[in-house]
Amino acid sequence: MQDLLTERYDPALIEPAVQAQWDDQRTFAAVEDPAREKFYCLCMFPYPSGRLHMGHVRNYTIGDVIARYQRMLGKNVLQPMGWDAFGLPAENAAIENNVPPAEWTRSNIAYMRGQLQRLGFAYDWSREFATCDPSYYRWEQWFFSRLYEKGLVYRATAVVNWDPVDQTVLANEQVIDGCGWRSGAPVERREIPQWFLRITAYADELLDELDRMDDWPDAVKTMQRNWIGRSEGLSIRFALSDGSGDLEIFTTRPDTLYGATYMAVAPEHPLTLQAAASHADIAAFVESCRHQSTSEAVLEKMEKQGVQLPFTVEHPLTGEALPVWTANFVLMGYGTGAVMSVPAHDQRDWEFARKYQLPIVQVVAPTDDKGADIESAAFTEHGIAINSGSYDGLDFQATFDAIADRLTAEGRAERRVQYRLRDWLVSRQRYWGCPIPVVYDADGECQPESDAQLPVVLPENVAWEGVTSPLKKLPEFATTVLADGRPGSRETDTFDTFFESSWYFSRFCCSDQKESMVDGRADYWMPVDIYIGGIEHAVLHLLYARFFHKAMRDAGLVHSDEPFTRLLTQGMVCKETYFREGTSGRKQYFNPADVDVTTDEKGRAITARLRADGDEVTIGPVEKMSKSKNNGIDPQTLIDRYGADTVRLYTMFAAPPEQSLEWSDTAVEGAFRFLKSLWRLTLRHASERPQEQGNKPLLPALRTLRRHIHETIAKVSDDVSRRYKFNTAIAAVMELVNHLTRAEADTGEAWSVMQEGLETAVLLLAPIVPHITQALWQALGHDGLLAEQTWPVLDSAALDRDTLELVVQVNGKKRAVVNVAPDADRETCEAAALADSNVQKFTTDRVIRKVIVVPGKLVNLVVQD
RNA sequence: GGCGUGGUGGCGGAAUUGGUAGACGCGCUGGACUCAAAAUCCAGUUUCUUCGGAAGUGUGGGUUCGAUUCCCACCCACGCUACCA
Repeated sequence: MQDLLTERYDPALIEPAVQAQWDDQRTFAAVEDPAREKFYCLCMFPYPSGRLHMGHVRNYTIGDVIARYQRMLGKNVLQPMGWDAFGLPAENAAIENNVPPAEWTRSNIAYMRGQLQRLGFAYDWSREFATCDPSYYRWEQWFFSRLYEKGLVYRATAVVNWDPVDQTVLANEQVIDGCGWRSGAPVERREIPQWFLRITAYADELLDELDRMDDWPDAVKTMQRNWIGRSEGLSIRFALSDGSGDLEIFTTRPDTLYGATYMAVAPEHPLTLQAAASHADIAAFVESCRHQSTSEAVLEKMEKQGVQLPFTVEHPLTGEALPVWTANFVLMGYGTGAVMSVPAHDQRDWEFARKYQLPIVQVVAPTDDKGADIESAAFTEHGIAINSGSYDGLDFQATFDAIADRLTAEGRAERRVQYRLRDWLVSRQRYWGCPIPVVYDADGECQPESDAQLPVVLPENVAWEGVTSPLKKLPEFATTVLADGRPGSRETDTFDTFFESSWYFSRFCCSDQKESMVDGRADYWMPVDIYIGGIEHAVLHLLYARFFHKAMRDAGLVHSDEPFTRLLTQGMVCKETYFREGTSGRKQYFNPADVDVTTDEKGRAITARLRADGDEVTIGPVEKMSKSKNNGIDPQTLIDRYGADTVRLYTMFAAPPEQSLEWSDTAVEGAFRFLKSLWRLTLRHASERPQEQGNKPLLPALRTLRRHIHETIAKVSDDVSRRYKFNTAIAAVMELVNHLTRAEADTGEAWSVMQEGLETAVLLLAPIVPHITQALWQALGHDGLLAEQTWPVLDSAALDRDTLELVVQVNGKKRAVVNVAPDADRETCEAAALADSNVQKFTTDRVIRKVIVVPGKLVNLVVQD
């Protein structure tokens, strides 16, 4: 290392040398120690797609900065890394390149692991695993059986996208404009039996706990609340007029019951289907709805349509006969697939009633005197009951309760809580996933595979023909012998990959455990203290993981209610786009690396030309880096050119973690420049070590420099620990380095303050740029690892000032800055302000009506014009 | 439509509890060094200006001695979600 401390900053030599020191000393291996406070820092593990992208770099750098900072505070830190290794892209690669998914995945992991190591992240690699390892997924198979025993697993039919040409089930993202992505054939909807997890059993807890999760972003909590979508209402049975049964509906507005003028049921509702059997027009409508629902784009502007059904129901309060319609806006999947329509107070019902000339009866009046214009739109707010018999004059809650109580007493209704949340469909008709551990006997009766038979191993050396899952064609997998000796067959569906990512954080605590899913080490490390990842996982992954953790808790496996104490959601990494528009209007995008941009004298982009042909390309908006926009910057190229520290520094400096980050190549250059100048400054200083360090009292200039040093410690500590604002932390260190650069180091005392300043800068930057700071730490005369050092301690005495700058305003406008003693009283401040010549220009010959003194900050003189 | 986030120089961003708007960095302009280039260093850089100042944080109001910050109304952008009864 010592021979690397030359005039030239060469990250390509320094970084591997420092990483070798960490590896030799197993610096980041985490060991459970009940005597020490733990800190579990986790980033969402990556899908091994091939190469790291800039989003990964940003995510993992944020996590690494936090983990390394917590280490320096003395905490026992666990920061693991692994691979979310099952998933569709591996199958696609297999089809395209004829490589088995396992092989493709494992070689990607090997490459990406190398990239992560090159970036110098402080991971405990001894805990690494991939979710496609049987030693990992066997335990989720085992846990599936526990959930099955508890009744939290069930089998039911569900609709899938079926490609009639390829004879396979398609994932939603494989359906493009209603057609199969490979075959181009129109996708059909098929109902097949699939496995579900009863997440709805935990709906209330998942919802209620959000109120106590103070360290989660409000945005994410709101999204989860909306997703769970709890609503309280009344389930009411309307009697069919012919006495053949009831039509059950769910409403959150029983207070509008008197305004119900018709009923609307879904096209798939049994009563609709029953009527369709004997009425051609209804059957035709049902058929047209079936086709409409496939394309979501059409749904957006779809007009409300319906057909009247050949029967009526009885209004439970008035006894009036109400017509029943089937309508395309009523969803079979929510509530009972039927609604009571109150056109005066529901916009959809209003539009439908208008179109088909159904009566609109107002039964709620607004509480203010604005009135409600039922002619132009529905009045959907709560108000006072009118036209509602004996309930007139009651407010929303009173009407709700009175009607609910009456109908409940009459046996026509029950209060009910309805969720938008559906049970979690975990079956995937895919090969590259964890086999669902279920076996069937000859009659199709199913049971979970016995624990002794686990894991049900996914065969990895499979011949891939066409596009369908090879599992179904593998007799050695698909056939088996049941526990009682009878012949049986295996489930060939695999788990949704969210299944694996729902508990990997617990497994990291004890990934070498062969006898159980988790052990007592999970009690030491869990819950995760901070979880960092993209906002795109706000609902699905983070909700499934919360549910799974609670299910594991109830099985006695873990002992916390929530898996993630704090959540930090990072913003997207964005970049300008460049494109040309073809004659068909289709855009062809060019990578920023292949485009030259010219600017005017203000630095505004004027034109962009493709380097290959020199012709102009259009400068498009700044968008999230993506394959489709071809605006990705390859991190590896930057690491090769500038080193890991520069890439880490720039990603932390360009924007705060939660905001989107606009990538700028020239600003990366600036980050590199800063590291180079810190390097030069430190080495020059180290070479000037004086014989005598000096112990005279510090001159004012040096006291000021020391104050800057300790102000920086205060600022950076707050930014990193409380605010998670690494951009301003870095800016503060840059400012300190600017001060140090300008300082004269001509005495022993000056050298010592400089030494303190540089040591401080190195320590404060250590979590962000760990390689260069390690080298500089040695240049400053220290042995050993910077990673084992403690965070700098603030010397609050160093913050004391001789004088304070006080801003003087006249009528709120800044007119002067005057110096006063830090403990100056009001009168002194006021006098100093009035004595300033520039202030006097605005105060002479005018009456000072009021003086506001904010101690230590400013004086505002309010004068009469 | 609903929910959420945001709107500040040429650009990324800063201003943490209502108290100096534009920290830090990029870019740009000028200069030094150099045969030259790169690298490096120095100075300047919100706009307008009669060089006194004036205006200025999406728009329009309000509260306040004082508002990027709080309140009301609106506009725009992005994200998620979507006929949820």
